[in-house]
Amino acid sequence: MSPRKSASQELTKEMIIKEARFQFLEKDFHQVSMRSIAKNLDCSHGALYYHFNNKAELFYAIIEDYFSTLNKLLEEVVHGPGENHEKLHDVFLRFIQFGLNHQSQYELMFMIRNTEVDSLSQEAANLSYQKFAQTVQSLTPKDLKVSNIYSAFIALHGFVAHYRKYVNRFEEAEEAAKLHVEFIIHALSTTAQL
Amino acid sequence: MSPRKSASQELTKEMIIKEARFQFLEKDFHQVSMRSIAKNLDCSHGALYYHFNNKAELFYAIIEDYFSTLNKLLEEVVHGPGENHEKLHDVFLRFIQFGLNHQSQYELMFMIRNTEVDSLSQEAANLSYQKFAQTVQSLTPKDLKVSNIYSAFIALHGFVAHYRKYVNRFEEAEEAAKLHVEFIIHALSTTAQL
DNA sequence: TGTTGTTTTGACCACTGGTCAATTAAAGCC
DNA sequence: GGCTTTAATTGACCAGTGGTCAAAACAACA
Repeated sequence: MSPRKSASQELTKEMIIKEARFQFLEKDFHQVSMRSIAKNLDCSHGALYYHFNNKAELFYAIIEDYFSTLNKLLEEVVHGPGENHEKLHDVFLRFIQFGLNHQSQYELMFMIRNTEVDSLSQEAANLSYQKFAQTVQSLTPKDLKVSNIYSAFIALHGFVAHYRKYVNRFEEAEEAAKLHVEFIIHALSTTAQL
Repeated sequence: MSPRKSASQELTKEMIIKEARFQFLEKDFHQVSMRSIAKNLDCSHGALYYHFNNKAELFYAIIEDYFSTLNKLLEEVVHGPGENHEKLHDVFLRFIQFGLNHQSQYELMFMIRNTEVDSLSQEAANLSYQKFAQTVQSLTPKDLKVSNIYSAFIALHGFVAHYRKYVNRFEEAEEAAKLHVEFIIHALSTTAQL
């Protein structure tokens, strides 16, 4: 009966992303549907497919931002005040904090497998890891083995992947997080130099 | 037209589990549908709901076995030959091996969140972790901090959760796994006693 | 005014988990 | 044997999903 909105209420990529991001705060990838997004934007779900080829593409657009948010977070710590040892502690803790306070985003960034989301997302994740690795090395006096930095990353990832089942916000797991970070840093700081 | 099968081809819980487990080898929880299971069993998908209240219940029935499989695996190592230090190494490696060679099972056992699968599964996971913790302590000369054992577990979990994105079988990640296990054991063996 | 291009609609597809009245086989009983 | 009860199965149905696409309606420009 009434295809096409009047100019004043035309759909934009930004509007869609905004709404998707909003719903994404409370639900995860599988729970946020194209239809629910369309509903809140007062348009048909078909219209979304004019702006994005598929759901994964839409959500990747969101995720991109989050990678740079994470990267900025790490950089902030590095260039901030304090001793290197404490900064390292902080970097680890903030990574966990990010993961637990942006669970559905973290899921898409680091947990969803190849096929489900773009391979672009994979690349972004790799870049993000490299950033992490550089950061860790730059905050450590010794030359760390690459494999040990990787292990540290994986151990952090494990914390997020595990606690997201039980906890909704970082604060609820803060004590455990500190202990875990302590554990990782201890491991790093006592491993043999390259 | 023809409700109820003749006795020879009546459905049993076991048949359903068998088929589900079979499909579960190649696909994950979200990809294996009640209908695809029913199709291969030559019955309607409605019939499955006579034997299981819902999909989660069916898959929990599968997962139960896998928890005991994992537990047995760990026990085997403990009661097997060799030095404690090597056994510990082996336990860690086997945990990873289990995770990467039974990915969809592992997902259900340790990664899917509260609401999606039964809370029964949560309990089973906790029990499994306790078993793990006991095992680790029994293979270690020192009194380990509880939090450190937990960190070790989380670090292992992180490895599985991470590599499952890139790898289909343990063998493809074996070298990396060994390095990671080395890292964890180093951390454990140099932490302060309680 | 007409024509061209862009955006939106809504019907449609094939799928999902789940429900349930109706039907039929088997089992128990006389 | 028949007669009744009970257990299992069907298939239509529901509400939902991601995705497609011809048709319609608006915008912009000639």
